[in-house]
Amino acid sequence: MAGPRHTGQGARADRILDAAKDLLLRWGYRRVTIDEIAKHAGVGKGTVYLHWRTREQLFLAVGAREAVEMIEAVLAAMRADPTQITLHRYMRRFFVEAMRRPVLRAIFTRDDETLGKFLSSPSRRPLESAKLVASREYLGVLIEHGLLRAGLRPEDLDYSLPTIVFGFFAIEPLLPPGTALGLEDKADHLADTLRRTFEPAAPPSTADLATAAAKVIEIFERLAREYRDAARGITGE
Amino acid sequence: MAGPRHTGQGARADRILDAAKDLLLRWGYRRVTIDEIAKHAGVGKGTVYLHWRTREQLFLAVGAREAVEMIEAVLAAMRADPTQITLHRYMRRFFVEAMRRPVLRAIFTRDDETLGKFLSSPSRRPLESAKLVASREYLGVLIEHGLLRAGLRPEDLDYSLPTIVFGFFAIEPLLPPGTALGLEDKADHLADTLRRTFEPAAPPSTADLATAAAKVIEIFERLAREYRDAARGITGE
DNA sequence: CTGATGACCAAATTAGCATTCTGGTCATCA
DNA sequence: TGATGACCAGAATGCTAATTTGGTCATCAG
Repeated sequence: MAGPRHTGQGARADRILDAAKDLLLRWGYRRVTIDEIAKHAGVGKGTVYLHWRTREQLFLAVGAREAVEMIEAVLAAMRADPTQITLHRYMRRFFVEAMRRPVLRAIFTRDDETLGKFLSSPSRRPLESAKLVASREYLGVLIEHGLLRAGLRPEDLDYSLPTIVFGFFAIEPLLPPGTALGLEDKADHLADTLRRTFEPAAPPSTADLATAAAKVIEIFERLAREYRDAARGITGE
Repeated sequence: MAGPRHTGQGARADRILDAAKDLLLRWGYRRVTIDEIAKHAGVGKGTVYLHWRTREQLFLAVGAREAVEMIEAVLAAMRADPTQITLHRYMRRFFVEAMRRPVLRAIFTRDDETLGKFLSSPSRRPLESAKLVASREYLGVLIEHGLLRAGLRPEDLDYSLPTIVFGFFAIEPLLPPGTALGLEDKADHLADTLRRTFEPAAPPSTADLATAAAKVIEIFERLAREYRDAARGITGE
């Protein structure tokens, strides 16, 4: 349904989000004021508060909107090629897509310079990486179809999986500047680690992949909808 | 040689380090003054500067001394049981021993509250985690004796290995308070990840282990000496 | 003579206060 | 009826004076 919004309430919300995102990346969370956002979006300050209850909620929406973009990219890949649903391929793409989007990269790499105290704000909970990294349902489907090592339960991944993935994001700001390793190389290393640590030695059967893919895609579509709602803010109804 | 020092220059240096460590953990890097350290160590302020050139060097020595303790613990384990030299067992113990020592834990978990800007000080280079996590020589010995997957070269681990290990340390402050997982459990997960990612499926032969152990132990003994020197500060000779 | 000391100094940090700025509200208006 | 910007309280900032602290070195005890 929704699609890109060119007119009406939604379009205005998008313009505000565009302005907020632009200023966020140029000036950093701390320096961006609601006044400035309103000015850049061509609306009055009060109008911003017709869409989001607080400044924090607004920036939350900025992140959520970029998260939706990322999930859509992941979904597109999964629809085109069911092998993309395996854990290591999913997280590989997750890593690449997140790192390519400046707001998400700032969030995942914990870029204190541009995000400041937004990083530790409590209402960020819903955007929490855990949710994206390891939806229990997704992992359940993988297990059900033999796409994870025998004996693994979703809970078993609660600690290891996010910790490993977190490491690959969080190391970024600490990497020496002249690193030859490109984004795709890093993603390969992450994928390799996850495959060897959590997946079975034998490659999955095509049949297993096909049925699992349908379920996985549905799960991520639901996740995309949740994030879309989070980005929308206060709606008129 | 050296051993515990009960009298003389060394003993005084130790007393100063004890005081510095104690205050560091109680008050945090920022609040600890040289005056206070001297007072607690029962010496004059000038005396502190007979042992270390700057305040930073002194705290560096505090860290180095704890690093020596840790390496000694690792070495003791390796001497008692050669299987402890394998990558996953080494890093498992490394993780546990580092996390149990408050100063090292603060360094590795990047505890900004107690370490403040000490974390990003440039002269911390020698204590850099990379040095400890992945001595090239150590990895070379592992490869030479078939203790790592075929085809791996030391450089191949330059990115992945520190990144994975870093993740397990750096995630600590972000873990929800009521986590049931104990230190040993976390260490198990780390070890499992490293074993599956970097080590061969077949367990190593006892002969390989024995000869490799001798070399590995020598490498870590040298590392221990380096850190001991770093902890010593200015010596009279 | 030797090695330890603490008074001393410049530079950095903090405290206190006046001023400005900004998130959020709401009476007013198109 | 939906949008706006003047308005307000509290937070952030700038500024200056006063204090603290890393590091030195003339002095002194043994």
